[in-house]
Amino acid sequence: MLERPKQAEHGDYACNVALQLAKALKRPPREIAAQLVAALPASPHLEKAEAAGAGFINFFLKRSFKQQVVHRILDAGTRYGTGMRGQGKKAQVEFVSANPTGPLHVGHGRGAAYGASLANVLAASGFDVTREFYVNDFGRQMDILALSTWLRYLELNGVTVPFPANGYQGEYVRSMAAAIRAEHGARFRHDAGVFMPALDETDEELRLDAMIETAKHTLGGDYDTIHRFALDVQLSDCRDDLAEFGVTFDAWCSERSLYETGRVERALRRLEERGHVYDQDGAKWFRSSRYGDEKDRVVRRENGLYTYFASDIAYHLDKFERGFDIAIDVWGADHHGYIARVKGALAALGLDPQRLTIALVQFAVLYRGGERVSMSTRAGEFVTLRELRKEVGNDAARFFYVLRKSDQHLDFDLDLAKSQSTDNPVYYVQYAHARVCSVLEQWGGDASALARADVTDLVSEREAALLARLLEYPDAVENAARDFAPHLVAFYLRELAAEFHGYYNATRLLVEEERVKLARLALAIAVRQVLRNGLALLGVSAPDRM
RNA sequence: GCGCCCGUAGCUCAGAGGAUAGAGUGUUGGCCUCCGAAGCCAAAGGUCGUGGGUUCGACUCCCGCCGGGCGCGCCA
Repeated sequence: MLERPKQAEHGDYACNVALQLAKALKRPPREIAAQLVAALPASPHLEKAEAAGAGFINFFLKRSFKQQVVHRILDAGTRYGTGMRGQGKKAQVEFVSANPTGPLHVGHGRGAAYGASLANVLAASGFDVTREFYVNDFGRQMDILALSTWLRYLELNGVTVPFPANGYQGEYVRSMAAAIRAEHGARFRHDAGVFMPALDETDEELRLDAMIETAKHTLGGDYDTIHRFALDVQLSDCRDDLAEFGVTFDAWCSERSLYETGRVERALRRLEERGHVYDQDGAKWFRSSRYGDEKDRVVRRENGLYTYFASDIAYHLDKFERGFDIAIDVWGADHHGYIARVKGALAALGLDPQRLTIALVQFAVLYRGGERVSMSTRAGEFVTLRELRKEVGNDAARFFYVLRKSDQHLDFDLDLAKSQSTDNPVYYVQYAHARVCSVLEQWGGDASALARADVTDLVSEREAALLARLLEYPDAVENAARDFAPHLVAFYLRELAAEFHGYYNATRLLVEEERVKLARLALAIAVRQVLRNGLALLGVSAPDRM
C-alpha cells in the first residue's frame, strides 16, 4: 500500500504541480487546472493517483498532454529534433585530438564515433556546429616519430643504430622510411657514429631525448623535412581513415600554428597581465590552484620550452575568440585530471568556464572469442581503427561505439559486431528499415496517395504505441543534445525498431480496405523516416534491402 | 593518501525526483500454405553494492563505508 502524503494535503501538491506545469508549458494555470479536473475522472489510475499524491497527477498529465498532440506524428518523421535547444548558438565540438604519430586505434575510434554523433545531435537540435580536429603536431611525440622514421631510414641504407624500445615500432614507420628513401635516396644517410654520445645515456627516456637532439643537430634543415613528411603522411592517413568512417571535420587546428602565429605567447601574456602567472625555479607557473586545481601548473619550463598546457590555454582562448558560444572537448578519460586547469585558465582569462564542456570518453576494450585483445601504440601491436572497420564494418563499429554511455567502459565484442544475426543490434534496426522498404515495394502504389492517409484510421493499441514512440523522437534527440549523450539515440532506435517489428508481426499492412492500408503505410513510412534520420545522426547507413 | 568515473536480472547495459525499476543477451516453451523468421509472442530471472540523511515520494540528490577502473610530470 502506498502511503498518503504526510505533511500536506493532496490539494496543496496538486495546486503546486499545476502551477509548475503551467510555467513549464507556458500556459495559464487556470487552463492546466481545468485539464487536471477533466483528465482525472477518466483515469483508471485515479485511485492510485490519489494514493500516490500529486506526482502521479503530474506524470499522468504530461502523458495525456502528449496524446493530444499525436496528430503531429506523421510529419515528425521528417523532422530532426525540434531545433529549440540550440537556438542557433555556435557550438564547437573538438574530438580525436591526437598525436599524428601512427594509425588511429580503437580508442580513437570511440572518440571519433562519439564526437561525430554528438556533433550531429547538436546540429539536429539547432546548434550551429563546427567539428574540429586538434592536431598535436608540436611536441616530443612528433619528434620521436621523426627520429624513429630516420632510424628506419638509416637501417634501409645499411646503417644500424639500436632502435629504442620507446620509439615507434610500427610497420608504418618502415613504410615511411622506404618512401623517403625512394624520393631522396641516400641524402639523409649519416654514420652510426653520430649517435655515440647519445647512446651512452642509461636512462631510457633521456637517451631518447639525446637521440632526438642528435638527429636535429646532424640533419639540420633535413630534420624538418623528415618531420614534416612523417606528419603529412600520418595526418592524411588519419583523415582518410576517419572519412571512410563517416567522420569529417570542418576545421583542423594545428598546435604548431598556435606558436607560429604568436597566440601562445599572447594568451600567456594576457594571463600574466591579470596576475595569474609567477616565476619559480626558473619556470613560469599558472596559478591554477586559485581556480580549484590541486596545484599550480607549469606553462613554460626551465628550459624555455612551453608545455602542452600552454598551447592548450591559447587554443581554448582562441575558440571563444572565434565566437563559439559553447565548446565541447572530447577527451580520453585518462585526461580527467586536466579539466580543472583548463577551466581554471578560462576563468583566469575572464571567460565563463561553464561554456566549456569536457566530455570524457572511457576506454574501449576489444574482445575476440571471449578474450581481451591487448593494444599498445608504441609496441605497434595495437588494433587499429582501420582493422576494426574492416573486420566488423563501419555501420557496426559506429553503432557499437555509441551503444554505451560515453563515460562507461566499453567492452567491444568483435564476434557480436560481426555476426549478421539476431543478437546484433545494428542489423536489428537496419532490418526494420529494410522491411518497410520491402513492403512499400510490394505495395507498388503512388506515394502521393499517402497524403490521404488519416491517422484516425490507426486504432489498435500497437498503432497507438508506435505513434507514441515516434513522437518521442524529437525528445530523444533533444535529450541526447542536452546530456551530450548520443547513446540515447541508439537506444531510442532500438526501441522504435522493436515496436515496429512487433507491430509488423501482429498486423498485416497491405490489407484490402484502402483507408486502413494507406494509414498503415503512412505509419510505416513515418517509422522508416525516423529510423533513417536517427541512423544518419549516428553515421550508420539505412539500407533498403539487406 | 587526494581527485574523477563506475557498482541495477546469470552476462552486457538503459533509466530529467514520480505508475508495479526496463532493454538486449542467455535459459525454457510457442509462432512461417499469409507483406522478409536478420523477425515475433510468452515464461522465468532484482535486498538497484552497503548504512544513514533530505523529500509527500530516492535507482536518481547529500554524507559515510565496501568493491572496481582511471588520474595525480617542468609528458602530450
